[in-house]
Amino acid sequence: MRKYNHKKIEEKWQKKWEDDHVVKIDKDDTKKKFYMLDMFPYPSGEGLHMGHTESYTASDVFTRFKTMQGFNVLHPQGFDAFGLPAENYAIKTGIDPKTSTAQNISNFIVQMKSLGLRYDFDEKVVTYEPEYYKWTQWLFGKFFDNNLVYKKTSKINWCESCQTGIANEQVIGGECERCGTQIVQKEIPGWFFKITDFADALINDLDTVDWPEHTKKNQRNWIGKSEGALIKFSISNFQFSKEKTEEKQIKVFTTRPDTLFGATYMVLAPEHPLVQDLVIGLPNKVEVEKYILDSRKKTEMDRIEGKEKTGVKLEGIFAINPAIARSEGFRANSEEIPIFIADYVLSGYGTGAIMAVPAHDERDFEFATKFGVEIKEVISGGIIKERAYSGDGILVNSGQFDGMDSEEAKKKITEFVGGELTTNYRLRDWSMSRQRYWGCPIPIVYSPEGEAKCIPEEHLPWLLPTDVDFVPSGKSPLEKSVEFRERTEKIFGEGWTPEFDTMDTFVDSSWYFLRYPDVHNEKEFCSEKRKEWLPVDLYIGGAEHTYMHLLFSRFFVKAMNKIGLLDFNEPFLKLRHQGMVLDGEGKKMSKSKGNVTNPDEMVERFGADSTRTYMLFAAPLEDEVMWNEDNIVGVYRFLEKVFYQVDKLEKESSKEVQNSLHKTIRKVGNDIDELKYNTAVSEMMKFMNVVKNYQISQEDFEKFLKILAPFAPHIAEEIWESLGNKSSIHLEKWPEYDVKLAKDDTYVIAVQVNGKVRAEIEIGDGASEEDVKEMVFSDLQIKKWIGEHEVKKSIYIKNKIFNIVV
RNA sequence: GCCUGAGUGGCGGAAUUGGUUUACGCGCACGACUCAAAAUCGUGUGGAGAAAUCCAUGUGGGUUCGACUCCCACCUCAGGCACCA
Repeated sequence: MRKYNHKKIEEKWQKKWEDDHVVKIDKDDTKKKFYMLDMFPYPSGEGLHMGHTESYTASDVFTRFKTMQGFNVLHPQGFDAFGLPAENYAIKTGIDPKTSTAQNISNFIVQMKSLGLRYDFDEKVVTYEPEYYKWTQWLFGKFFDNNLVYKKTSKINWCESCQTGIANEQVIGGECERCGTQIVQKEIPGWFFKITDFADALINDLDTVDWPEHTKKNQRNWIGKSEGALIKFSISNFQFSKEKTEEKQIKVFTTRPDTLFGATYMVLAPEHPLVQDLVIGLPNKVEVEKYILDSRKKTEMDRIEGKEKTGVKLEGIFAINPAIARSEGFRANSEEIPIFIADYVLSGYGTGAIMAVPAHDERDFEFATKFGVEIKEVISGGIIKERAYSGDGILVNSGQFDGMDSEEAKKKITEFVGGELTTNYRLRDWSMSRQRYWGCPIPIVYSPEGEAKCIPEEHLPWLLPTDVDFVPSGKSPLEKSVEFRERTEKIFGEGWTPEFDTMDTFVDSSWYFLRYPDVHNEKEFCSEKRKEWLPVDLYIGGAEHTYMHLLFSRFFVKAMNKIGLLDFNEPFLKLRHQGMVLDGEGKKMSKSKGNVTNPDEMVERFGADSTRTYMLFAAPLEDEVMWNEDNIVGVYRFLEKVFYQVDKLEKESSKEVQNSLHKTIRKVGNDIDELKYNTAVSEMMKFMNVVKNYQISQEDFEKFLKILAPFAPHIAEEIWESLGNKSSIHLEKWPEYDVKLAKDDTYVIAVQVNGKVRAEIEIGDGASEEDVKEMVFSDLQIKKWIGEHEVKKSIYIKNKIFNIVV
């Protein structure tokens, strides 16, 4: 008897498939198309991790299944190859990011192949290759021409020493992760995509795609559409500023104009432009300025997490509550309310200023309690002493609006004070400039007068210069390139300078899926003919990309549609997430914890087939998987049983095996379609448990091998060959199941009395309700349970349950 | 603080979407094979109880002939975040 040597088998077939070009597809074939897409990985130095392994296996199984069903399946892979880690690595080691990244990519490819993932790497997309980023730049140009990109300054976390903006994630205890310098908030100029232009479409079109409901919900919340009003508050006693004596106003956005009479103070964000004016001559000027300075050191996350509300009052000046000012019957000067500066108000949302209604907003309530500001109830519903009432209700203490309901009052009060009803979005425009080296150069040059000009197509790709020094030295890396400056002057003339920022890597990944159908096209990002592959039919990837990548990609497609480059509105028709892969104790795998499992090691020990199959068996795709190495042996044993079954084939299959086989074919097909791989695998295990006890023919066994093949492609191929088949099992058609054979002759049904199971009886297929009833009522157990009671009612669910109510 | 999920045996999980809770796998126990061990194969395996039976899907209510599934309130855990006014 031959032994199941997974290593030998897998190496043999991986080589053979490649030599025979089994991985190649004809992109111009006229068969029905199916575009299956994975989120392409960032090629990190650590190699493929278990999360990749799970989602890529899931899509590989789906691809193989769809192919067997007769579809022409495009299932490409590529690399999101620009990014910070490579640059940080370069700073540390002096190794050029391109060299290290290319190295990582080849390692990833080896790993993917060893898992038996069927990708055609001649058709890959690599975002740092000029052949690719030429089109990233070209698209930027199109967006520029169509007014979808603009330049402005914005406040970001800034490291003075690295001369770069950094993400919250890279701020460790207020300091730069790289160099330990204190991070400050700084206004710097940068390029923005007008994603907010599409806010409504980004919400509405979610109704047209098959995505997990929670993902849609999250995106809607992220975009955060809210209806409200813009209301102006005047400032009184504003005599401190000598020159600017004209009337000052503070504009606020509120979703609750109905609570205007309850606004007992105002808050400005520390960055609010008016603050600079107001602070002049203030009695507590020093205190206020110190507060503003302190808040500049806080990252946005610090401001979110700050448990205790902080703030400072602008002594001696007041805002006028316009509603009270215009109403009769309020006590003198009650329209004057204090103004605070507090960092719980963000400059980026609304107008950067709020009217605070402590009686009806939790955060305002907390602040007012701490600073001793008046809390005035204007919506009945009752303030409970410890918290605000933030629901709608009937107005009180609101002059002539008393008795009105919130809904109506929102409009009426806004009108009354001359405000303006508007819609506000939480979503901000997409800041895409990065002061980094290892990214796609922004194809912009500046005239000697400082005017921005987009680089014409003939000069694309606008190459990333190579004569740079990565070590931070108070200058952004691209500024150090002599070639870059010379190139610019040579083409555009003396005094012209290039844009030194590169693009956010999310730009690269916002359109990569549009390139796969036509990766070698030098004339267009994708030909009209190849666009027939688009949009993506099924996209599998982590839920962590809900807000950025998935939203940005949707924006790109909508913008390109508007420009006329695409004729569809949504990039991904169907989306599913894979869960996180945790260690055996349910903890997140991380390098620092030292609990990272490497797929290579699993492949070495148990083989790709077992690793793949177990990965999918361990938990539903969308759930977290606890990677418990003790459990993989179950799958290994199962595959071994299949392997050794070859020696036990008979002329005919028994009835039991036939019945089980056809049920299994049906169930596995349905499960793959719904990406319920865990139950598909268990169904195949059940089948082998039946085979163990009954006889199976070669013909039936081969059918089983075909449904196993997408999961465990190597062992299936090996057995298939050993049975005398000459061509690959992966070119076979998916087997059909026979409805008659899949049907059961008898069913065991539960008999309940008052909903509790008291007996089981076996009935023949097709037994009528009358037959069943007769059997039930003649059952001794049941008779006992009914006893002297009167039978009030009985319920029969066909082939499942008979319930007697007494 | 806000948003989104998830709580079922010793463990990973299943449950035809309102119809027999614990499929499949791991582990464990016993048995067979073996000088022995490993591997393999059988049998058993939610808890309590001698049994009849009772109790079990995070907790407490509710709807229903019947609830892991639907509704309300709460608890715990995980993930995400840009305090969204």
